[in-house]
Amino acid sequence: MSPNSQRALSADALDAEESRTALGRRVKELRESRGLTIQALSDRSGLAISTISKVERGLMAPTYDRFSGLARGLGVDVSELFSARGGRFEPGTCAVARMGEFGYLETENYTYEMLHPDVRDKGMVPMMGTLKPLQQMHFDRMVSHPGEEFLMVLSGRVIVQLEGRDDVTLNEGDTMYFDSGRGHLYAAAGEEPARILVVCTKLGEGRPDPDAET
Amino acid sequence: MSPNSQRALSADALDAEESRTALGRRVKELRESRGLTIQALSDRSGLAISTISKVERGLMAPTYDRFSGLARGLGVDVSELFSARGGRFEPGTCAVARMGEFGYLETENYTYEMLHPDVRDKGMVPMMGTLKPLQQMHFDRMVSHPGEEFLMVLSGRVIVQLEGRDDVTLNEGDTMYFDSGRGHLYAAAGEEPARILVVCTKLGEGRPDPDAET
DNA sequence: AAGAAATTTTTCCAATAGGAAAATGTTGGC
DNA sequence: GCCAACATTTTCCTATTGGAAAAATTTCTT
Repeated sequence: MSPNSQRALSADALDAEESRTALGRRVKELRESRGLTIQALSDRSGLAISTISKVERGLMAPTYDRFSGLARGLGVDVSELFSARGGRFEPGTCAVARMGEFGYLETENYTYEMLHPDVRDKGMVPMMGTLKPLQQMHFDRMVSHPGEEFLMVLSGRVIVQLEGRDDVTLNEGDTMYFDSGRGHLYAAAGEEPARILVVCTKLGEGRPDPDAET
Repeated sequence: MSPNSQRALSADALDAEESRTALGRRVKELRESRGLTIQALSDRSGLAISTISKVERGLMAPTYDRFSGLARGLGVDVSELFSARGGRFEPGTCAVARMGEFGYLETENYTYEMLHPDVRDKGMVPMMGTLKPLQQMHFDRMVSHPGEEFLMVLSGRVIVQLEGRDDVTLNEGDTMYFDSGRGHLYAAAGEEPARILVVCTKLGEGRPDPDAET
């Protein structure tokens, strides 16, 4: 096709390259911090010397199996290696601000009231929200996040869309419990807005990013 | 030691293959639990359809960059993909409870309606209950169980006794979040009965036992 | 039952991972 | 400076990854 497609690097390609070099920096940093030579790390991890050299300079993306060996050789968990950026699922959907007794979690279509923002590191995250009719909302794609979710309709009627399933309509007092890793979204059924209570399991299940310094 | 190590497949090689197939199982399970087709996952993750197919069947070990895309497409953290952490309620579960369809949990003073008794091994346990006035109840001791508890008053007024604290009175719509390891009791405040929603964290919270599979 | 539509597997091939060994740097001692 | 010992990078090659598209399979319609 287009011969000059060499330099027209796609965004994907750029991302991939950037993430490779980031990985390389991390590996090198970890290795040196442990006072290991590439040789020594080679012995520990089972990877060839040349392979490690290439990985560190971002010239190569290790495969799944090598990757775990590398982590073992460095004495860290795989998530440490993957990691600078933790388990964010939808960048931008998660802004929390204090306001009165509630914090607010704003997403494109919902405004949730965080029920106990002052309690840090809860095992469950309870929220309350008001839903607009489906017609007034616009979704690009469904929301999903690791964990489980409980939903109760406090007033009105709610339509729930679950990826790969038929829509479910819930009436006042009805509840639902599901795997929140599956894409989902809520809206009011009919013309009237609806009010719901949602309880999620804690988001950062595996604790990859301990940013709490206090 | 022996120079002719031609057919002596190393333990490493076997491990690699086994870990690949294990990875494949995990990916497939997660994908199906989310109601995604390979096609859909392909769109989300940016991997080719054929690649995903091969990974799921253990024919291929994805590289670092593909791997992270795959995790993002599935909506899980990379560490989730690396090792099957046991337990979990059935991935992809979705359960709806209509008003009036409950199981019952009878205790001396309460009658709770268990909201999703059919979903086993949940991370949260939601219940609904009706409380009688304090005078009509008789307690030997407070209830306590490891974990956390969320309470919401659906109607009426509720008095909460927490071990080592002053009583708290909650009005309709109020909520409370506390360590359920501390002894606690609920009752209706005043003459009228009250209706509440309670969500507890899973009882056996302690150790999510690691790879219990083998 | 047959055909259509959707989903998964195969096939084929270009691009890349990854190892062995040679080449290149780097740091010492004399 | 020259020479060793060690550390890292390059080279060269084979095995594997990963994508596009065709083939096979399953699922849905009529």
